[in-house]
Amino acid sequence: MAAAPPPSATFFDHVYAVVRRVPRGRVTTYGAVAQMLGRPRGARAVGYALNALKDHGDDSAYGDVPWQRVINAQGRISIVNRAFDAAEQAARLRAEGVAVDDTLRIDLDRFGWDGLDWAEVAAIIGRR
DNA sequence: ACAGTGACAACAT
DNA sequence: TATGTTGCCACTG
Repeated sequence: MAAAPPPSATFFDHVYAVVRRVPRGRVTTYGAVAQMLGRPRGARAVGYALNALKDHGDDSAYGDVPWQRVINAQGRISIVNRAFDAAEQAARLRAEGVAVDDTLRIDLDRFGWDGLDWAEVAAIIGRR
């Protein structure tokens, strides 16, 4: 398991580590992930990190990242402009029991993930 | 080292 | 409520 990247790991790697901890059937937001990693305003970087997963398509180490479980703060699938990917994200989520609205909206009160606690995050980013 | 870029978020109209 | 603008952060060339 590669859950705890070394301190030299980039922010992207930290993002992947956190997303891999999101339970099946649950979702979280870009902002929440960023905040867990100590970047309350780094939501955009989180989205960029997940986007970069495509560049590692062949690498299985990145293939197990459940990117579909990360949505925006409004509880919606945020890649609407890329209809193909949005549809796939919705399909993947429904496949694991998450109710996705016709407008690609999800009830965060029902499916939202609590997130990692202090110690879990420390193990990932290697800080305290 | 610098500017451009992007699966976000918050605020203003 | 809906649309537009501004601030953020980290990676790439």
